[in-house]
Amino acid sequence: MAEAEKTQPKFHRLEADERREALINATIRCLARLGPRATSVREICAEAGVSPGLLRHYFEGKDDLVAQAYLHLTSKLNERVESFLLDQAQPPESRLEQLFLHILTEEWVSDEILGVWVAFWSLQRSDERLSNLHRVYNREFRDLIGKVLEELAAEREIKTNIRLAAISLSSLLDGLWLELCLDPDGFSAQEGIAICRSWLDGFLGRDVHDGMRNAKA
Amino acid sequence: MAEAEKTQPKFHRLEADERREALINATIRCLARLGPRATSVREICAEAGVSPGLLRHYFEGKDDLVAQAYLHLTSKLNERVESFLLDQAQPPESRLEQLFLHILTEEWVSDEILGVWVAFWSLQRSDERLSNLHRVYNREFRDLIGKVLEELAAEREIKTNIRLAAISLSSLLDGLWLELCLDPDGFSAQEGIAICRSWLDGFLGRDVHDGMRNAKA
DNA sequence: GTGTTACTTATACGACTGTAAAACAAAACG
DNA sequence: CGTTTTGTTTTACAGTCGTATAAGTAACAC
Repeated sequence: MAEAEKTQPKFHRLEADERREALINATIRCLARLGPRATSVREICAEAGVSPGLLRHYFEGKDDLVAQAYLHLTSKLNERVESFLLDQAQPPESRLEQLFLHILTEEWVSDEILGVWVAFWSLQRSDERLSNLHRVYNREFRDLIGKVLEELAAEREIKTNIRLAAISLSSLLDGLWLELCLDPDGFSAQEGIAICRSWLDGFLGRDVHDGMRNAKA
Repeated sequence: MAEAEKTQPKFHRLEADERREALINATIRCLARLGPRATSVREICAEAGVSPGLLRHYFEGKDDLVAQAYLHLTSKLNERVESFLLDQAQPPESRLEQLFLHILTEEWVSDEILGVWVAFWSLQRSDERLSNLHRVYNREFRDLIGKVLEELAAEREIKTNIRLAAISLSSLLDGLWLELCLDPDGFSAQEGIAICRSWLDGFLGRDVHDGMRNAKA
């Protein structure tokens, strides 16, 4: 019990925004490491290095925290997607190429993202506000894709149903992303990207099979 | 306390298979109605009309029961899909049409299926056997699609990568199904089917946009 | 140095969790 | 009818859950 040791503070305070973000990141890590079931209030707070009671000072409860984690990640995704999808400096086709790479590459195909998504889907049914949250994010994403497709269709004088085309591409991306997360050995990210390119070939009136034939695993 | 009432038995016995299936169906209903979190052992057994202890006489535990429910549904799906996807009496194209209808229609787009799927995905990370289960089912489904596409490619002399094409179509179906479950007002089942038809148009070398333009909501 | 603020911890509570094991009762067999 | 078998219930337990509340203490103002 030397007095020198007593000078170390038992905890240090953080600003509200910092603490909130720390708890959100801890939640994401816990969901990735333990899954939705074992991610308890105590586990999250231990991961964040704080005591269990603190969670309720910054969030309505555990479910709210999970929802905020989902919101945090979707916002980040949509921001980044928007930043290079609406970048007029590049041709639309290579902007979409960047999108494919971003969604089907390790950064986004991860236990962290899948964990939060599955946990959110579990909660979505119970709470109508969460359904709205998902709807808003999802349509935002779809509309971003729609805008690029519209540019593309306009400059090449393609007559189509932009809304359905956007739904098609976003669903294809979602499906590829999910299958890649659930079974990483089913196909490679490169093959997923080749599939997306092929979709784009069809949209632009090119042969759908040209790019598929010599896609590397 | 009339003696006549005492003649009613307090419970009736079932054969092992029947009781197992009753518990599986109860699990599916609970997951649909309450979500994965609130679906407890007691809730499942109450739904099945039996006492809580009975679950452990037929299953290793709650998680095992959920996995069996997933297995039950995936087997049913793949059986039905196989029955009309490999039906040589019909042309390949209309067999695929049936597939689109089956996957994107109310029977398969339901809280019951989504509930079991999300619950299973939550468990998948923890248990490697469950990952294998998912892989087997998923590749079975993909291979079935691949066989039809192969027939189609052969008879029309289309040179392509069948494996990637099958991954593409199955991912598109998965994505459309999931988005339809999570946000039923985002687009209609008819629009989803139109999107799948358009994919098939591309595969067959036809114009991708023809069918999209006048798809009804 | 003292007082105030509010962020953080510590502790506790009631409810619910999944599971184990013993008691029971219905059906099958003798 | 008596006995055995076994599907089913009942009860109990140890553990964990999310949350509420009070005590504590670091940081800031003065």
